Amino acid sequence: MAKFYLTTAIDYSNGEPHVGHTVEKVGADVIARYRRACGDDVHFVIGMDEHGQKVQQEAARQDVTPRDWVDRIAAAFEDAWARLRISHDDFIRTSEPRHHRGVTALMERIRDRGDFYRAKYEGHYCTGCEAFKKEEELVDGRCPVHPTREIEWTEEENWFFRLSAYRDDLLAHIEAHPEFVRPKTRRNEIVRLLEGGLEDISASRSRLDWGVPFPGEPGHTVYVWFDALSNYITAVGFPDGDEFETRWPAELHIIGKDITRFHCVYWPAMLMAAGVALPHSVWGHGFINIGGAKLSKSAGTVLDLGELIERHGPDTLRYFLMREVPWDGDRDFSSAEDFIAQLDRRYTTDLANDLGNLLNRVVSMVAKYRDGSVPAAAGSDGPLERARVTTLETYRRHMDALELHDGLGAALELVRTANGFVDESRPWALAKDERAGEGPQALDAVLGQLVRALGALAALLSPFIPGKAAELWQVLGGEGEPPAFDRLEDGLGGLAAVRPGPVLFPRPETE
RNA sequence: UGCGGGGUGGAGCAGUCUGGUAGCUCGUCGGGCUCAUAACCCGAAGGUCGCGGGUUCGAAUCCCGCCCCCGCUACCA
Repeated sequence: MAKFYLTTAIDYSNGEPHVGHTVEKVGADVIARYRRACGDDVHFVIGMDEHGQKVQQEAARQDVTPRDWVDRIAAAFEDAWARLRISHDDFIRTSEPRHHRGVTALMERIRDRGDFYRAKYEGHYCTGCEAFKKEEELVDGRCPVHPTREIEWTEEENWFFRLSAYRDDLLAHIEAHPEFVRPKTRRNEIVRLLEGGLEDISASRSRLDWGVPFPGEPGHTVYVWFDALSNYITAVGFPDGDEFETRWPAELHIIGKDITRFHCVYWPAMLMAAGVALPHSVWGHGFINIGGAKLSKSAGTVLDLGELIERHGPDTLRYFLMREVPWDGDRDFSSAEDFIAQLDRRYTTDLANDLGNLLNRVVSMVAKYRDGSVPAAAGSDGPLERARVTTLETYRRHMDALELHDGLGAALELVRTANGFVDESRPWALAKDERAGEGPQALDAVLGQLVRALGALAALLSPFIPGKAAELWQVLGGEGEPPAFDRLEDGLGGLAAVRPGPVLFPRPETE
């Protein structure tokens, strides 16, 4: 059984979860569920990034302690993930003792190997951004983002990390392991960045106390990226847990494309500096845009996550995000209203009209013409059977390559093929022929193929819409969850009598 | 400024690497079917493939130039 340690970026605790956060978690969950169906030993970790000044400030604004604030936000995220059926095995929070312990150990290890040094950092500091600004970034001597605030000339002595020393090793690593940064366009960006040369980065902060204390340097905390990125190893017990030995290195980090730099440059350099193995691969996914821009506050209020989940159920939102947003790129919706219109459209056309109706018509026919069950292997050499086998291959090829939207597309194509097959083979006419004295083989073959195609669809769709896929499987006469891929044929052969029930995806008008 | 991505029928996209009748989903219109959630199936209309030049028998696809949109350009995460 191949191990598969999978992570997502940990979400920053400066606000409530919104639909932008969900693409990444749902996509990662699809991968986790798919790998489990392939028989892998999956360990799936998500979590929260809870340190940093923004968190401290937001807590102060709400007149609560940082601890109370992050607890509240973490609960909101965990609730959202539960409602979306995210199947993570662990939820790491950077304010946890296990994380502090691991970060401390990592920093000590890098320090002992000699890649930290003290240096003075000085420049124009914007208290709004909590960041140093370059001279040329300022407008009229002020930060363009926070023009009402004074810019302060500030100097502080910090610990720095010798990132620049790792440029050649990083380039060599990416060269030797092209799958380290995916998709390809992200890799090109990182290679260009590396070719342009690296500057050293801060490893500590002296003006912030909501964080992990920097070892041996009272008053300093660990710079947030060293803190945040470490979650991937502290979640599996770094430095000394047994789990660390068996789980690490991770197979796959799923992240937003905006933070590939941190995951494909800083993170591997940190690990190299500490003498820890590098993760196998990083995947930078794209984003939902509204009107050509990132999700804004106003769009966020229209696209309330809770309402989106409720609208047609969690599986439908999962389906929509995976179908509509390419896993390797962006998807632009012209407005928040358009987003909802497209969600409704996908629900009605793909799930209700195509898949739900297919199931309904097949189950009705099996019940009506065959009293609920068809002979196990009927029609095993038919055209739909061949389409089913081809679909499974196409699906797995795409899923293995993390082309999730294409994997899903392959499944939906089988739905359309099956609907066409019904019309072409005219089972209602075959039933009439039987009443006129023909043998049962022809109709058995048609219905058998349809039942098995739907059973296969339950398995293929299970990573995307786990709840509805299980219902689908059970309506077809299966028990429990759809089978894993290596047991799919047996599972399909063992389908007993159909169990007609309420429609799987009711059309909104008839709800 | 530099780097990267994009500009294809009403909408959203694929095709560009490996030139050769422009494809898919949705929408619109027409037809078919009756097993089904007024669902399903078939067909049709609709495109100067951002603009200009070039290479070629032939370019959305290759080369040169230009225009527009988006992201990144390094310590917010």
